[in-house]
Amino acid sequence: MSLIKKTNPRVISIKDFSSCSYCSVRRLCLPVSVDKEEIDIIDEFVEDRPHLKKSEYLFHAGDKFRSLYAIKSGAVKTFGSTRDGREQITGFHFAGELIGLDAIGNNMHNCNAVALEKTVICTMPYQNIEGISTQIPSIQHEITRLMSKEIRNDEEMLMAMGSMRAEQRVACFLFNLHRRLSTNSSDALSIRLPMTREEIGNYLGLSLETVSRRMSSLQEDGIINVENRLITLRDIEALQHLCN
Amino acid sequence: MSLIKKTNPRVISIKDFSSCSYCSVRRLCLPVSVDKEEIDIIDEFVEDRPHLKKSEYLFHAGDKFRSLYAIKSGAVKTFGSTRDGREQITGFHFAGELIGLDAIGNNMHNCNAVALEKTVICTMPYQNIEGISTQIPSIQHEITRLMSKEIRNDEEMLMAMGSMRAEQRVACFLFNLHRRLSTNSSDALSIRLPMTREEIGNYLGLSLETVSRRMSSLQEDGIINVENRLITLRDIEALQHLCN
DNA sequence: CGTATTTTTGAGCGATATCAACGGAAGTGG
DNA sequence: CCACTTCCGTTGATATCGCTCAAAAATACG
Repeated sequence: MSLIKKTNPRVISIKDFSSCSYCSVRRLCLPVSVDKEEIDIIDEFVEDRPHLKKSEYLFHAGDKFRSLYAIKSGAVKTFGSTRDGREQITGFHFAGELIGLDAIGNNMHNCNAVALEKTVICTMPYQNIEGISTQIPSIQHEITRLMSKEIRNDEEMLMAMGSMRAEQRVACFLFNLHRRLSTNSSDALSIRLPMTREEIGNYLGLSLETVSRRMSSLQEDGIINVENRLITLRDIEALQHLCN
Repeated sequence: MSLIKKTNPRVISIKDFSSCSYCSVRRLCLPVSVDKEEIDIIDEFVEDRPHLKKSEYLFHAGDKFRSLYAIKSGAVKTFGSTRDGREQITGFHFAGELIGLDAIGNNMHNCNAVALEKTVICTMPYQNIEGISTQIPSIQHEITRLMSKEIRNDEEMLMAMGSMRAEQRVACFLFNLHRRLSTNSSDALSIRLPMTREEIGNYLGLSLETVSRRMSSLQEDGIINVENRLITLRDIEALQHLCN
C-alpha cells in the first residue's frame, strides 16, 4: 500500500484520510499500542465506516453480535428498555471509544446504540479481530484492557449512583466528560453537550428539572458557565473536589 | 499426576478434593468449557487456596494485580472508598464467581475484597493464565466472556439504580441472588444472606432502615418471608415482575 | 450470661420528583 | 428569509419518598 502511495498519492489519500493511520483519534482507539505496519493490518479488517445521522441506530438490543464499533467522530448513547417501555441510558460514548464489548459474552447485543449527532463509526468484525489477534498479540491484550477499563468505569459509576447527591452527580458527570474529551494537546474547558437534560437525568437517576436546577446552582457558585448546551468549566479544581 | 494417583491414591486424594476436577462449582468457574485432561493443567496453575475468615481481606485497592480469584465457597464483597472515608460496595460475589477482572486494565486492584463469611479462594496467577491461554485457547475466550458478562451485570445494575424505587431495588436484589444461587439441580428458594442490611443498603443506594422496611413490606405482600437473614421466596413470579 | 451488633419500627424532615407554565432554540415548509 | 411547530430548558409550587435521628427488640458472640 505504501508503495502505491508513492506512485499515485492523489487517489490513495482519499483512503488514507479514513484509514487508522490518519485517524485523529488513533491514540485513543484500538491500535493504540500497535506499530506502523500493523496498523495497515487493522485497517484491513475495518469493514466499513458508516455515517450515522442524529437518532439513527447503530445496533438494537437483541441483534446478533458481529462487530465491535469504534467511534471515529460524533457521539453515541447506549440504553436498555424497561418492560414498561421507558429507556434507561447506560452510557454516553465519544470519539475514540469502543462499543459493543458487553455483547461478546452471549453473542448478542444487550443494549441499543443510537447516534446523538452526526457520527462516523469504524466497524470491526469480531471474527477478524479474533483472527488478527494471533498475528498481533497486543490486540487481544488491548481488548482485554479495554474491557477491564469498562468494568472499572461502570463500577465507578455505580459507586457514584449509590452515594452521591444530585449536585455531586451532575458535577461528576461534567468532570468525567472533561477528562474524556481532553487530549494531550487540548484541555476540554468548553463542552458542547450532545445530549438533552432529560438524557443526562435519565443516565444519572435524576429528573430533567433537577439536572437543570443543579447546573444553575453550579453556575451561581462560579464553578461552571451554562449557555444552553455549551458548558464552560470555570473552576475545575472545585468541580473535581465535588467528585471526590 | 494421574499416574501417581493410581500408585498412591491415599495421598493424592487429599489434593484431589481441593482440585478443580472435584470442585463442586466447576461448572460455574473458569474450567467450564474445558475437557478432562485440560483441567489438570488448570489445576496446576491454581497457586493456592487460602481460607479466609469473616472480615479478612483478599486484596486491597492499590495492590499490584497478580492473580484472578475464584470463589470456591463462601461469599465476598468488593468495595471502594470515597475520599471522606466511607465505603461503597460495588458487588457481592458467591461460589463459582471470578473476581479481579477489573484489575487487568491498569495492573492494579481498584477495589477492596473482603470475605463476608468463611470463604475458600482459588488463586490463579494471571501470568500463568496468559501462558496457559496459548495451550488452551478456550481459556482466553472464557475470560473474555466472563469480563463481558461482568460489564453486562454492572450495566444492568446501573439501569436499576437509575430508575428503580426502593422496593423495586430490594426485590431486584433478592431475585438476582436467587438466580445466581440457583443451580441446575436446585432452586434457591431459601437464601441465607451473608451480608448485613447496612451492606445491602450501601450497595443499593438506600439506608439500612429503608432496606429493612421494604423487606417488611415485601413480606406483608406475601412475596417473601423474612426470618432474620434467612429469606424465603414465596412468590417468585411477583418478585420477578417487580424487577422489570 | 452479659455485651455488642444487628434489626425493626416510629416520627419528623429534607432532597428530589412531579406538575405546571413560560420562554427560547431549533427544525420545517413555504 | 419568515412563520409555524415542536422540542428543549428554566423556574416555581407542591407532594412524596427515603433519610436521619431515636429507641427498643432480637440476635450473635465471647
